[in-house]
Amino acid sequence: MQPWPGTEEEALAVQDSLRSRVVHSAGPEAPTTVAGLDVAYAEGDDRLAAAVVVLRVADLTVVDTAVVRGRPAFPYVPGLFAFREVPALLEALGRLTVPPEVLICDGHGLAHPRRFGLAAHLGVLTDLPAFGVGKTRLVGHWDPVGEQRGARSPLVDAGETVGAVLRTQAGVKPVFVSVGHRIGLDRACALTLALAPRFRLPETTRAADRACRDLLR
DNA sequence: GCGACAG
DNA sequence: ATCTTGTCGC
Repeated sequence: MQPWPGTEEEALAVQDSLRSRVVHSAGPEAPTTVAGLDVAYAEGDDRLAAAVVVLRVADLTVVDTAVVRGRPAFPYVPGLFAFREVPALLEALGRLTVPPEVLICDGHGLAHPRRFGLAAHLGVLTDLPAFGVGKTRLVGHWDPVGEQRGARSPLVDAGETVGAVLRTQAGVKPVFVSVGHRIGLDRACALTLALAPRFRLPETTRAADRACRDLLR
Protein backbone atom coordinates (compact mmCIF):
# COMPACT_ATOMS: atom_id res chain seq x y z
CA MET A 1 0.00 0.00 0.00
CA GLN A 2 2.83 2.34 -0.86
CA PRO A 3 1.23 4.39 -3.63
CA TRP A 4 -1.38 6.11 -1.55
CA PRO A 5 -3.54 8.84 -3.08
CA GLY A 6 -2.56 12.36 -2.09
CA THR A 7 -5.52 14.17 -3.56
CA GLU A 8 -9.27 13.61 -3.70
CA GLU A 9 -9.04 13.13 -7.43
CA GLU A 10 -6.52 10.33 -7.05
CA ALA A 11 -8.58 8.72 -4.30
CA LEU A 12 -11.67 8.76 -6.51
CA ALA A 13 -9.67 7.10 -9.28
CA VAL A 14 -8.53 4.37 -6.88
CA GLN A 15 -12.13 3.70 -5.85
CA ASP A 16 -13.21 3.49 -9.47
CA SER A 17 -10.45 1.01 -10.14
CA LEU A 18 -10.96 -1.23 -7.11
CA ARG A 19 -14.74 -1.21 -7.27
CA SER A 20 -14.77 -3.72 -10.09
CA ARG A 21 -13.07 -6.27 -7.84
CA VAL A 22 -15.97 -6.47 -5.40
CA VAL A 23 -17.45 -9.97 -5.31
CA HIS A 24 -21.11 -10.54 -4.55
CA SER A 25 -21.85 -13.89 -2.97
CA ALA A 26 -23.76 -15.35 -0.04
CA GLY A 27 -20.65 -15.71 2.08
CA PRO A 28 -19.66 -18.22 4.76
CA GLU A 29 -22.57 -20.26 6.10
CA ALA A 30 -21.47 -20.40 9.71
CA PRO A 31 -18.17 -18.62 10.34
CA THR A 32 -16.26 -19.71 13.43
CA THR A 33 -14.28 -16.50 13.81
CA VAL A 34 -15.10 -12.89 12.98
CA ALA A 35 -13.02 -9.76 13.35
CA GLY A 36 -14.05 -6.31 14.50
CA LEU A 37 -12.06 -3.31 13.23
CA ASP A 38 -11.98 0.18 14.62
CA VAL A 39 -9.81 3.26 14.95
CA ALA A 40 -9.56 5.82 17.74
CA TYR A 41 -8.07 9.30 17.42
CA ALA A 42 -5.99 11.27 19.94
CA GLU A 43 -7.30 14.63 21.06
CA GLY A 44 -4.45 17.09 20.73
CA ASP A 45 -2.23 15.68 18.01
CA ASP A 46 -2.91 13.55 14.93
CA ARG A 47 -2.04 10.18 16.40
CA LEU A 48 -4.43 7.27 16.02
CA ALA A 49 -4.68 3.68 17.11
CA ALA A 50 -6.13 0.94 14.91
CA ALA A 51 -7.39 -2.32 16.35
CA VAL A 52 -8.54 -5.67 15.02
CA VAL A 53 -10.08 -8.08 17.47
CA VAL A 54 -10.98 -11.65 16.54
CA LEU A 55 -13.94 -13.21 18.32
CA ARG A 56 -15.19 -16.78 18.37
CA VAL A 57 -18.78 -16.55 17.20
CA ALA A 58 -19.96 -19.42 19.40
CA ASP A 59 -19.35 -17.68 22.71
CA LEU A 60 -18.23 -14.19 21.68
CA THR A 61 -14.90 -14.54 23.43
CA VAL A 62 -11.81 -12.73 22.20
CA VAL A 63 -9.29 -15.11 20.64
CA ASP A 64 -6.85 -12.59 19.20
CA THR A 65 -6.09 -8.87 19.30
CA ALA A 66 -3.79 -6.65 17.27
CA VAL A 67 -3.40 -2.92 17.81
CA VAL A 68 -1.06 -0.47 16.08
CA ARG A 69 -0.30 3.23 16.41
CA GLY A 70 -0.30 5.44 13.35
CA ARG A 71 -1.37 8.67 11.66
CA PRO A 72 -4.34 9.36 9.43
CA ALA A 73 -3.32 8.56 5.86
CA PHE A 74 -5.77 11.05 4.36
CA PRO A 75 -7.97 13.92 5.57
CA TYR A 76 -11.51 13.11 6.53
CA VAL A 77 -13.73 13.52 3.52
CA PRO A 78 -17.17 11.85 3.47
CA GLY A 79 -17.03 9.21 0.77
CA LEU A 80 -13.22 8.93 0.99
CA PHE A 81 -13.12 7.86 4.59
CA ALA A 82 -11.37 4.56 3.89
CA PHE A 83 -8.21 6.28 2.72
CA ARG A 84 -7.80 7.63 6.22
CA GLU A 85 -7.85 4.36 8.13
CA VAL A 86 -7.06 1.52 5.74
CA PRO A 87 -3.23 1.54 6.04
CA ALA A 88 -3.30 1.29 9.84
CA LEU A 89 -6.03 -1.35 9.75
CA LEU A 90 -4.11 -3.45 7.22
CA GLU A 91 -1.04 -3.27 9.41
CA ALA A 92 -3.03 -4.49 12.39
CA LEU A 93 -4.58 -7.26 10.31
CA GLY A 94 -1.11 -8.40 9.38
CA ARG A 95 -0.20 -8.87 13.00
CA LEU A 96 -3.02 -11.27 13.77
CA THR A 97 -2.21 -14.84 14.73
CA VAL A 98 -5.72 -16.20 14.35
CA PRO A 99 -7.10 -15.59 10.84
CA PRO A 100 -10.65 -14.20 10.86
CA GLU A 101 -13.23 -15.55 8.42
CA VAL A 102 -15.20 -12.33 8.20
CA LEU A 103 -14.30 -8.66 8.66
CA ILE A 104 -16.81 -6.38 10.36
CA CYS A 105 -16.03 -2.72 9.85
CA ASP A 106 -17.05 0.46 11.57
CA GLY A 107 -18.66 2.23 8.64
CA HIS A 108 -20.35 1.27 5.38
CA GLY A 109 -19.76 -1.08 2.50
CA LEU A 110 -21.93 -0.57 -0.58
CA ALA A 111 -24.03 2.05 1.20
CA HIS A 112 -21.70 4.63 -0.26
CA PRO A 113 -21.99 7.32 -2.97
CA ARG A 114 -19.92 5.20 -5.36
CA ARG A 115 -20.74 1.84 -3.74
CA PHE A 116 -17.26 1.45 -2.32
CA GLY A 117 -17.12 2.29 1.36
CA LEU A 118 -14.56 1.12 3.92
CA ALA A 119 -15.94 -2.42 4.22
CA ALA A 120 -15.82 -2.97 0.46
CA HIS A 121 -12.35 -1.45 0.27
CA LEU A 122 -10.92 -3.64 3.04
CA GLY A 123 -12.71 -6.66 1.67
CA VAL A 124 -11.18 -6.23 -1.78
CA LEU A 125 -7.68 -5.56 -0.46
CA THR A 126 -7.72 -8.62 1.81
CA ASP A 127 -10.09 -10.70 -0.32
CA LEU A 128 -11.90 -11.68 2.87
CA PRO A 129 -15.67 -11.59 3.35
CA ALA A 130 -16.40 -8.14 4.79
CA PHE A 131 -19.33 -5.93 5.66
CA GLY A 132 -19.95 -2.73 7.56
CA VAL A 133 -22.05 -1.78 10.54
CA GLY A 134 -22.45 1.98 10.74
CA LYS A 135 -24.01 4.07 13.47
CA THR A 136 -25.31 6.78 11.14
CA ARG A 137 -26.21 6.96 7.47
CA LEU A 138 -24.02 8.19 4.67
CA VAL A 139 -26.46 7.68 1.82
CA GLY A 140 -29.91 6.22 1.35
CA HIS A 141 -33.43 6.40 2.73
CA TRP A 142 -35.60 3.91 4.55
CA ASP A 143 -39.05 3.34 5.93
CA PRO A 144 -39.61 3.20 9.69
CA VAL A 145 -38.07 0.09 11.27
CA GLY A 146 -40.16 -2.20 13.48
CA GLU A 147 -39.57 -1.75 17.18
CA GLN A 148 -38.61 -5.30 18.02
CA ARG A 149 -35.07 -6.69 17.90
CA GLY A 150 -34.32 -8.12 14.47
CA ALA A 151 -36.68 -5.81 12.60
CA ARG A 152 -35.16 -4.30 9.49
CA SER A 153 -35.92 -1.96 6.62
CA PRO A 154 -34.14 -1.80 3.26
CA LEU A 155 -31.68 1.07 2.89
CA VAL A 156 -32.32 2.43 -0.60
CA ASP A 157 -30.22 4.89 -2.57
CA ALA A 158 -30.85 5.97 -6.14
CA GLY A 159 -33.38 3.20 -6.54
CA GLU A 160 -31.18 0.35 -5.37
CA THR A 161 -31.00 -1.45 -2.06
CA VAL A 162 -27.55 -0.75 -0.65
CA GLY A 163 -28.03 -2.11 2.84
CA ALA A 164 -30.40 -2.58 5.74
CA VAL A 165 -31.39 -0.49 8.72
CA LEU A 166 -31.39 -3.11 11.46
CA ARG A 167 -32.77 -2.96 14.98
CA THR A 168 -30.34 -4.88 17.18
CA GLN A 169 -32.15 -4.04 20.43
CA ALA A 170 -35.74 -3.11 21.13
CA GLY A 171 -36.13 0.55 21.96
CA VAL A 172 -32.69 1.44 20.63
CA LYS A 173 -31.75 3.32 17.48
CA PRO A 174 -31.08 0.89 14.62
CA VAL A 175 -27.69 0.39 12.92
CA PHE A 176 -26.82 0.49 9.23
CA VAL A 177 -25.63 -2.81 7.82
CA SER A 178 -24.19 -2.96 4.34
CA VAL A 179 -22.32 -5.59 2.41
CA GLY A 180 -18.72 -5.07 1.43
CA HIS A 181 -17.25 -8.14 -0.26
CA ARG A 182 -18.01 -11.87 -0.57
CA ILE A 183 -21.03 -11.88 1.74
CA GLY A 184 -24.75 -11.26 1.33
CA LEU A 185 -26.95 -8.82 3.20
CA ASP A 186 -29.01 -11.53 4.91
CA ARG A 187 -25.96 -13.21 6.35
CA ALA A 188 -24.44 -9.89 7.34
CA CYS A 189 -27.62 -8.99 9.24
CA ALA A 190 -27.85 -12.42 10.86
CA LEU A 191 -24.25 -12.19 12.01
CA THR A 192 -24.77 -8.68 13.32
CA LEU A 193 -27.72 -9.85 15.39
CA ALA A 194 -25.81 -12.84 16.72
CA LEU A 195 -22.98 -10.53 17.74
CA ALA A 196 -25.28 -8.03 19.43
CA PRO A 197 -27.22 -10.09 22.02
CA ARG A 198 -27.25 -7.28 24.53
CA PHE A 199 -26.11 -3.95 23.12
CA ARG A 200 -26.82 -1.81 20.09
CA LEU A 201 -23.41 -2.42 18.49
CA PRO A 202 -21.97 -5.87 17.78
CA GLU A 203 -19.40 -7.16 20.28
CA THR A 204 -16.79 -7.08 17.52
CA THR A 205 -17.09 -3.31 17.25
CA ARG A 206 -17.20 -2.85 21.00
CA ALA A 207 -14.11 -4.99 21.55
CA ALA A 208 -12.15 -3.22 18.81
CA ASP A 209 -13.23 0.18 20.10
CA ARG A 210 -12.00 -0.70 23.58
CA ALA A 211 -8.72 -2.10 22.28
CA CYS A 212 -7.68 0.98 20.28
CA ARG A 213 -8.85 3.34 22.97
CA ASP A 214 -6.70 1.57 25.51
CA LEU A 215 -3.60 1.90 23.37
CA LEU A 216 -4.19 5.62 22.97
CA ARG A 217 -3.76 6.05 26.73
C1' DG B 1 -28.58 29.85 -1.96
C1' DC B 2 -29.43 26.07 1.76
C1' DG B 3 -28.90 21.40 3.78
C1' DA B 4 -26.35 16.73 3.95
C1' DC B 5 -22.12 14.61 4.59
C1' DA B 6 -19.37 6.88 7.47
C1' DG B 7 -15.40 8.18 11.34
C1' DA C 1 -13.66 11.02 15.54
C1' DT C 2 -13.71 14.09 20.08
C1' DC C 3 -15.65 17.65 23.48
C1' DT C 4 -19.30 17.86 27.01
C1' DT C 5 -23.32 17.41 32.36
C1' DG C 6 -26.52 15.44 34.15
C1' DT C 7 -29.37 11.64 34.60
C1' DC C 8 -31.58 7.20 34.62
C1' DG C 9 -31.04 2.30 35.65
C1' DC C 10 -28.92 -2.03 37.17
